[in-house]
Amino acid sequence: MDVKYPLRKVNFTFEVNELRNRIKDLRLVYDLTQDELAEKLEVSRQTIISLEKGRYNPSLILAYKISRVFMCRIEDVFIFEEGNENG
Amino acid sequence: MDVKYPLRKVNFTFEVNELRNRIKDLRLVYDLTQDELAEKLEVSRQTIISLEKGRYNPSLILAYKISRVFMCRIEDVFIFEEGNENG
DNA sequence: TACAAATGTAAAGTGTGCTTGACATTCAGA
DNA sequence: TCTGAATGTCAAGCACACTTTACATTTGTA
Repeated sequence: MDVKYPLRKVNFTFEVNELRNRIKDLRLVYDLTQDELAEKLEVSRQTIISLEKGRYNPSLILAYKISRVFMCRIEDVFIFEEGNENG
Repeated sequence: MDVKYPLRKVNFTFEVNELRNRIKDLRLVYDLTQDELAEKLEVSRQTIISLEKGRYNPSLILAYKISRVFMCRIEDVFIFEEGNENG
């Protein structure tokens, strides 16, 4: 990336209050079982269950791999419920 | 999401061999110090240093917050070097 | 009914993302 | 020079993403 001029500073901070996802829906669209999806992603079936239940904030690489299996972007799979300090 | 018909199964698995990012460049474009960026993201300065040096695979929420500070998408900040089993 | 496949829960263990604190190095400006 | 801001290293510790195993529940179907 070629940096010419600094832009003015952004004066926001961002909070992500909740992370939801469409993994279960997408998995059904693609006709995959939890086991099959786990195998494609090279994670355990427990990980799929926990993700589908929204139990945790996955690593970026795992999120990316999920989005690739479903042939879309990360933001199409994961929904970030957001608030910021200024509103 | 309204699931009507399952699509045919994808028969790929995905490997992410390397994760690079443009955080340092973007930080300079926005004229932020590591300290300032850390404060916006509510992480430590060490975390920024380690991220810029590519030392780890951040959580999805942190990756998302970074992309929002820089007003772009996750895939604009992070570069996934990819290979898959089928070639 | 009975069986198998798919989904789910529980619980203990491991690896790593991220923190904290202390200190070193670089570099621009007075 | 000297000083302070910015960047960097190192190391110990904690929280949680992810694994593994074992077993329970649901659901479709012969």
